[in-house]
Amino acid sequence: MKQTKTGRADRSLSSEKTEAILKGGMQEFLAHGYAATSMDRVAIAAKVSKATVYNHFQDKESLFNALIQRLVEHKFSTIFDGADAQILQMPPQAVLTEFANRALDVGTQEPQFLNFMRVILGESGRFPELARAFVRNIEQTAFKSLCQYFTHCPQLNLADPEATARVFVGAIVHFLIVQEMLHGKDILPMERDRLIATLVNLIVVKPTEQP
Amino acid sequence: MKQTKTGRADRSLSSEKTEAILKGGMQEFLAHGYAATSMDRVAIAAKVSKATVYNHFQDKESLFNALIQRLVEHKFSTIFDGADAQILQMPPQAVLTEFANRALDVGTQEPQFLNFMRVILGESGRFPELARAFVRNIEQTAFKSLCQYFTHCPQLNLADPEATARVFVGAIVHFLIVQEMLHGKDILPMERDRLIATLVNLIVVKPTEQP
DNA sequence: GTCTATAGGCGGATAGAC
DNA sequence: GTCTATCCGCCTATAGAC
Repeated sequence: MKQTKTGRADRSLSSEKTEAILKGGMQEFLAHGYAATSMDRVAIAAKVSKATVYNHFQDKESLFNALIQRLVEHKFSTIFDGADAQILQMPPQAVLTEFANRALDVGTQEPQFLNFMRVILGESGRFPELARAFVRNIEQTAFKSLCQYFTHCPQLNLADPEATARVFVGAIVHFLIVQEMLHGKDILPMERDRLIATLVNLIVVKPTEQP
Repeated sequence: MKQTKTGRADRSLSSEKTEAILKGGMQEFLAHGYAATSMDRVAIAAKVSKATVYNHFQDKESLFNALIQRLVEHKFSTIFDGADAQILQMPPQAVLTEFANRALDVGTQEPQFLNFMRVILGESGRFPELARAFVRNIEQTAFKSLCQYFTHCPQLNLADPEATARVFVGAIVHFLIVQEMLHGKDILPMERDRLIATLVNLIVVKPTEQP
């Protein structure tokens, strides 16, 4: 395998250009989706010629796959990650509230994440493997992290921690989708704190009957 | 306004052709999304010439808007609707279970609904008004219906019925998105009944402390 | 109102100079 | 490896016959 200027052996072509193309591709694909993005505009955004793009990636589909794969595995992989060890020492109510708040801060922390999710959802028919990669790296991360907490936290005696984790993540992600992605804020107004408080209460308040 | 063969005065051109074009457009747009759909293929699917398509709709965007608007307002508007009056007499546990099951039956009842939702989500950046129409006609329908039940059902003494309804709908819709739209069944297996039972239990089992 | 035929442009992808 | 220039097909949209 060829060696490049930057000394990295894991790519056979100039890493700088590859990075520029991926960055330009991210800008264009996340803004317009797969079909509405042209390789001309990717090249312009990357400040290289179109031929250079095709020197680094076999075709449009390859570039898209490589780009989304990288976003799924690196840039956004920890976006729904659990809280720090420090926070985990607090009472469950606080831990879960913090977890939910972190997840919903995504809009401000990673401004491109909403577009990223839009593309994943929109292209999940044409690119099922990218959708699965999203589930494995992002949905599953959030889910497993919560699930572990639900299982090991002594105060919470949940009958089904796994299913409860799904409910939790579902409520949060769906809230994000309706309010932000689908522009539903003005139609179905709901303060974030109110949703989180209700969701957390449903889980931490002990039921009277335990079969 | 001109009168057509079918006697309907609400359209100035042949209703039969209009219907055919909308049907063909639905097939193509729901399968491939906005950008990847060509007017040629819409014309072929509708079994008319491309010029006829342009006689009935100003351009591609107009056709797409008209089509989605109709799907949102008619074909899919009641898809997350509440249960019958008969079911509402049953105990809350049964009512909520039935509601959740109906929503998740969508996949089999309206096979195109998943594609429809994919397109709405995928195009919510380029067509924000269609996304809002989806929220108003579909998300809000499910939400209001549940909300009314939560508010008026005497057994359930929920602190915040509105927020609870959001949690409920969110858990169901997100389950649908991950398992079906994102092909997550094999990665994060979870039986539908298990999720529903857990979700319903979180809501109907009375908390010990009521502030 | 509906068709066939076509204009005009932009798309993905490549040839060949350097 | 990167560029400029170009191929060629498919795209949206329209002209004009009937």
